[in-house]
Amino acid sequence: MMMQTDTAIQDRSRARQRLSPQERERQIVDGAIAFFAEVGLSGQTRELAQRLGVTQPLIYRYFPTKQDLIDRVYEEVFVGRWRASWTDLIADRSRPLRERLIEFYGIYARDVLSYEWIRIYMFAGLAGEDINRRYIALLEDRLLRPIVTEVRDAADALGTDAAPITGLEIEAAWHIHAAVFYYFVRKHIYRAKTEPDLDEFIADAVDRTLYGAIEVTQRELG
Amino acid sequence: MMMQTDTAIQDRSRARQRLSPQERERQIVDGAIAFFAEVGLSGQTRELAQRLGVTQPLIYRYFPTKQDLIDRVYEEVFVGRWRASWTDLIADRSRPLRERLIEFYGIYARDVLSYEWIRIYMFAGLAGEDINRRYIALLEDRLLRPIVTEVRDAADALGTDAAPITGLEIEAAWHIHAAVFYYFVRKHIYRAKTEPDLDEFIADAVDRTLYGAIEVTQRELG
DNA sequence: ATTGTTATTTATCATTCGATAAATCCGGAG
DNA sequence: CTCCGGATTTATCGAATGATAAATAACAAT
Repeated sequence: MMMQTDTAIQDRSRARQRLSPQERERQIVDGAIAFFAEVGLSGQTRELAQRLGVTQPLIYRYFPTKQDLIDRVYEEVFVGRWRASWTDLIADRSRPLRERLIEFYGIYARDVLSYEWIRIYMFAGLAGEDINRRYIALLEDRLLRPIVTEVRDAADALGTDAAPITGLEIEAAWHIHAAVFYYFVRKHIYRAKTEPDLDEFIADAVDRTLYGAIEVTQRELG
Repeated sequence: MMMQTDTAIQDRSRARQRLSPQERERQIVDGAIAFFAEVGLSGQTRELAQRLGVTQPLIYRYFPTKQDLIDRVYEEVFVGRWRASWTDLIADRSRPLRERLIEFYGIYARDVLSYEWIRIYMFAGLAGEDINRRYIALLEDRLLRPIVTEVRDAADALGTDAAPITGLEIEAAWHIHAAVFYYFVRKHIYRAKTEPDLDEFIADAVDRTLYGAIEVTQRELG
């Protein structure tokens, strides 16, 4: 089977290229995001280096350990992606709730639910990282509860002050979210065929899942 | 850091135990399912052996390679879990569709969406296995299309012969499925808090997601 | 052109990990 | 109780992998 040594694998056609530390670090982080998203966080530093066109020890000049690199990837991918304006968008009663949700999920799908994000997110969850629980807490606070509040309003039901939000109402907001999220799980994790028109899918998904949320709320709290 | 050799790690308090090949194989497979579900398919054979209370080479007497063991795990976990009767249950028009779906997902959640199943399923998906795509094809054929057919009927809409099932209708059936599936993703993969009463959750989830499916179908094909 | 800084590579170490061969010893047959 | 098949362990190999130290060379300053 004759393996070459890892140094021999390096692409010598492109000569040693000396970048500024900032540029090289940026390149390593970006490469690591793409690499780990594809093969998982157990991907090997040698293979990452090969894809970057540099040698493996160079990575260790910029990140003391592999875990430090992974932590940096987490930070780049997950931290600061949520926009505070999204919560305002959900709460903007000058427009129909349906319209707000469709716009929000259109943005969210493109800005957050990327190939890299959803795969690294799932890898992290399976690895037992607490990133996912923290992200869920953030979503519940800034997205799901606001949605429940708006659903109450749309259903002409009691306000969330008069009747506290129930667990099932939060779950109902998760249903809307799950419809969109699961679409990307099928697309980016299972690599299965999905409805090609994203905007049409989102509009339809919001339509169908929002209906039941409002209907059941009306029935129980109207 | 002084590592002991792996042989020294073995638990000697329990003497060498000689089982019949059938028993031992069963034990290894069951242990591998639990082990790989927890740590992923890249989990090490030495650690698996340690959990089983046997030595690592013993595993290789029963499975020539680690991949053979993984394939066996896939087979045990995924093959034959689907019951043909479930498709009949969905199509049984002597009962309200809502009731059928609630019963189905109650069974499906307990029989299929276990800790082991959903984690190994996700690990396999991320690893690029085609198991997931095959399973999705099975679901679409035996669950989603039957559900769409029943939703059409419940909405007094055109039959699936008169008007072929659209991509968005399949997606709508996915919404119902996603609501339940995502609940278990949050529970078993993110290890997040979820609604404690499973039956109540399922009934509510079916209620809310089915509403929109019927409503939109009625509007478009009624 | 020469030199100094330091980004990058070469060479290598210590473990880890899948896998194999040989030794050991449990438990049933006689 | 003795013996034998084979289940199980001991010992070990070779490649892979994270990490480190020393050598090299690209580029800027002079």
